[in-house]
Amino acid sequence: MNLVDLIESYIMEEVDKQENGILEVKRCDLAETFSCVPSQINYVIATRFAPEMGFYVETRRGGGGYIRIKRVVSDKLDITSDMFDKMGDKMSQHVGNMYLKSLLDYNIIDESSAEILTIVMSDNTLSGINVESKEKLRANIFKNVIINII
Amino acid sequence: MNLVDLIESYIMEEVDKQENGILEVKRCDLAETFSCVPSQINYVIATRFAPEMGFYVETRRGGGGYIRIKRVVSDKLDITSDMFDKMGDKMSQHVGNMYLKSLLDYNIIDESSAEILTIVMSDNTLSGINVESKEKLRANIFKNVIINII
DNA sequence: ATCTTTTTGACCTTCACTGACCTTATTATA
DNA sequence: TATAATAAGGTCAGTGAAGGTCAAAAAGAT
Repeated sequence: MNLVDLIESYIMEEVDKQENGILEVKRCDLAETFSCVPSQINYVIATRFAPEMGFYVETRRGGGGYIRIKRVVSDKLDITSDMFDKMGDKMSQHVGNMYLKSLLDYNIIDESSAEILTIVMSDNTLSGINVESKEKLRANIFKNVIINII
Repeated sequence: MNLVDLIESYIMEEVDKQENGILEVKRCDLAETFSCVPSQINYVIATRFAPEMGFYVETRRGGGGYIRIKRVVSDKLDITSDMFDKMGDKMSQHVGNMYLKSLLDYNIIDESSAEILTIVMSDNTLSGINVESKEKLRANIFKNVIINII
């Protein structure tokens, strides 16, 4: 078994132990536990705890820093996960709006959330960034917000 | 929990206890209470009780000196225009969160909008962009959304 | 043999905290 | 009334404690 799999299942278990579904760890502690370099933890999180899998990750640097991993519980997860997978890691404004519309139709998000996201994801708001990064950014914003409000 | 967080919540509570909303303390007393160096108090005030958060801080040196922390109550309409004036074209995550918190406090935006914006403007969500552009982007997002939803 | 995934390490940024040194106001005293 | 002592608070650079990034090396898969 790979290190990445070991760490993955360890984190999974720990998250499930928390009754609020939120695990807070120190990256260096985890790294120490598995005697690996700290950046290995980033790899695990990036590949195994992405919004596509129903997780939301939040971190903080500096003294007292942490990595916080939240398992999302919602009956709408299968719909959004599917959507995220199909979407890939880039998204145009147009496609984004279509996704928003279908989330609205399914009553997965409400009108005011959709409105905010429309503004946030507009080309206009996301100006000053090259197209490539902009599309990635849009997908990223979309996934992270949606996973949190479903 | 960090010392900053402890001191922050202590001050918050004390301010709320005062019926005029004004707390007057001696920096050295506070430092003693938390067994830290006095300049730590300055750090807390600079990072947690800045004008962006809706506080006004006044100090006096010399014998009988003090630090006076006041919660500013201003008109709803003034809040946003003040914010826009002070903001400039760049914004850190920290400052962004402070603005959001104060918009929430004044009921200018609701909880769910604040939550969405917190996620959108987080360093994590806005990953893959260099610091300079990220800060500009954040300011841009903030302005665009706020103008459109209030 | 080539392509993909995992693992590592060097270097970077952010945040919290401290201490030495500076400025200002009050009070005691020559 | 000057002046010295004392009692505040202010500044800023430096240290340490986190986490982030990215590219290269290693290991697996096809």
